[in-house]
Amino acid sequence: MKVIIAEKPSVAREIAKVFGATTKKDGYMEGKGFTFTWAFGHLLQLAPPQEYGFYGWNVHNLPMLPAKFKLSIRKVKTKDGLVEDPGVRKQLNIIQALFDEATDIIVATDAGREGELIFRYIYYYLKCKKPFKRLWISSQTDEAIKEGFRNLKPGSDYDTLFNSAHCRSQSDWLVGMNATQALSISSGTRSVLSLGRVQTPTLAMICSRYLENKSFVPQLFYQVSIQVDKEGQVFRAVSTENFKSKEEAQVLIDQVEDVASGFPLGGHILAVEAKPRKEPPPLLHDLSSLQQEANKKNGFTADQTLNLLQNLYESKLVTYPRTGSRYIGDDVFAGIPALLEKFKDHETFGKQALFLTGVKLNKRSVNVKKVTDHHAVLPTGEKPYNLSADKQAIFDLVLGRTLEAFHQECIKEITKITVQSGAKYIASGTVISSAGWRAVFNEPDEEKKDEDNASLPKVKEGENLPVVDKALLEKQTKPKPLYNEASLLKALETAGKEIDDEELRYAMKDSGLGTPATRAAIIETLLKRDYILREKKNLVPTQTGLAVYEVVKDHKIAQAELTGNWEKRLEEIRSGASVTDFQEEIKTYTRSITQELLKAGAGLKLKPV
DNA sequence: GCAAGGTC
Repeated sequence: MKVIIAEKPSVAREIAKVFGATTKKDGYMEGKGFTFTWAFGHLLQLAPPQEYGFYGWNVHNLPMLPAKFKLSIRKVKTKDGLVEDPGVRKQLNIIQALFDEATDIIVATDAGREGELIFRYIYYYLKCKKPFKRLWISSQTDEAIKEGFRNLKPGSDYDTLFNSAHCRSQSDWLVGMNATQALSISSGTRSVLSLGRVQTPTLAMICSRYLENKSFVPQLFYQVSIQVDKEGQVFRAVSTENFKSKEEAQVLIDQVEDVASGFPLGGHILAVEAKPRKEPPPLLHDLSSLQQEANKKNGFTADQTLNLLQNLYESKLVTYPRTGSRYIGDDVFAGIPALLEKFKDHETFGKQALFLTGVKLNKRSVNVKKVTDHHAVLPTGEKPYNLSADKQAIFDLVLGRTLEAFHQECIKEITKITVQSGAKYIASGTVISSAGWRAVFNEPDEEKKDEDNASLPKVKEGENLPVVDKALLEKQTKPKPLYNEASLLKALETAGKEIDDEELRYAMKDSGLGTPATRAAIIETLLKRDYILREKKNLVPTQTGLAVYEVVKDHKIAQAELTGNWEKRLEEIRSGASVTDFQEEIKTYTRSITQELLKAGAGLKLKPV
C-alpha cells in the first residue's frame, strides 16, 4: 500500500481526485491501491519547558537550554487549561496505522520549509523508519499533480531543508521562552511579559510610530489659491511655492491680477498639459492584501478576516486562504473564463462578469514564477447561499477583486493648467475617460489630492481669463499616521526593506516579519498581553507596551534585522552549511539576552498588578 | 503563564 500524506485535508482530497480514489474513511481516503491521509498543519510542537525539568518560572532555570528537544502533541486551550488536542491525537493514530501498513510513503506536505517540518516531526515522533519520497509541486491543478508524481524526489534530498526548519523552530523556542521568562520574572509583576523574534519588533514598530506621532510638532505653511473663470466654469489653481510665513504669502496675494483689483483678464494661461494615464488593474488578493482591504472598507480586524475567509474555504466557496502569492499560473488562468461565466447573473457583479466573458483578459496576475506554495485567493465558482453579512462582504471582496484583476486598464485624463497672475499657479484635474477595472466597485479614487479639481474646463495656451477670487491657505505639516491593522500588516510584509546591511535585506526580501498565516495571530497576541489596544481603527500601545518597549528597544530582539540574520543563516543551512555553528550562536545569544533582561526588567516602569 | 509556525 502506498501512503500519501498531505499538510491538510483539502490537498489530500485534490490528489485523491486525480488518482480517481473516492472511498472516504475516517481520517483518510483510499482507492486504486493508494491511501491519502493528512495532517492539520503542525500536529506536533517542541515540548514546553517543564518536559525538560524546568518547572515553574524560576530564575535558577534560566537560561533554559535543553540538550535535546522533545516533541509533544499540539495543545488546545480548554476550561481546564492546556490539554492535548483530541482530534490531533486521533489523526496521529490514523497516520501511525497507515505508516505501519505502508510499502511506500510519499510526502505531499506544502513545498516549503514549514511543510517539510510538519511531515518530519510526525515521522520522527512516530519513530517511523521507512524510506519516503517527496512530492514537490507549487500548484494543485490535475496536471501539476500528475507531473509531480512522475517526478518524485528521494526524501533525503530535503534533509537540509528539514535542518533549516528545525533550527528555525528551536531558535524561536530558545529565544522566546527564555526572554519571556527573564523579563517576566525580573519585572517583579506577576503578569506575562512575552517577547519573541516577531512579536517584539512588531510591538516596537507600533510604539515608535506612536511616540513619533505624539511628539510631532506641526509646522504651519501658507499657499495662495486663485479662482479662474472660463465662461462660467470656475476652477481653482494653487501657488507653486509654499511659504513659511504669512507675510511672504501676502506679498503673492497682493500681486494677483484679479478682477477686484482692476484686472478684467488677469489670468494668463501659460501652459496646458493633458495626458492620458493608464492604470493597470490591481493584482489578485493574497491573504494580507485582503485583510488590509477588509480593514479599510469594512473595518474588520486581520483575525476576523482570516476566520471569515477560512470559513468560506471550508464551505468550498474560495480557494486556499493563507496564501502569500497574488498570482496564478497559466493552468489556473485557463479556467478563469469558465469561472467568470458562472457569475454573469450575479446581483452586483453580473454585468462586469458578463463583460469580461467577451473581451481579452488582462494577464497581470498570471505569473507562475510568483506562485509560491499556494496561488492567489479566487472564488471556486460555487454559488454562495444565505451567507452572513460579514461572510458575504468578504466573499464579495474576493469575487470583486477577481473581476478587477482580469479587467481592462482604467484610463484617466490628467490635465495640468499653469496660470500666471502675478506669480505662477497650477490647477490639476483628473477625469476618468474609461473606467476599465474601476467599474467593478465603482468607488471614488482612494487618495485624491485635495488640490485636485474633478474636471477642468477646456482652455488654451495664451488665453487670458478673469481671476474672480483669491485666498490665503493656511496648512499644517502632518505626522506619519498611527498604525491601524491595514497599515501594520503592510509594514510587517515589507519589514526589512530598509535594513542597511544588503545581505540581511536580501535574506528578508521574500518574507518580511511573520508569515501570512501568523500575522493576524501576532496582533492578537499583543492585544492579549495588554501591550496594545484598539483605539477606533488605530492600534496604540498601552502603558505596559510602552514600558516593555523602553526596556527592549535597543536590543536585537526588538529589531527586524534579527529575522533577516536568521533567514540568511537558515538559507545557508538549507544549502548545506553547518547546523551546529548556528545552534551555538543561538545558544550564545540566548544566554546574553536572558542575562540582559534579568537585569533590565528591574528597571521596568510598571505599576504592580 | 511563555515562541512562531501551521491549520480545523
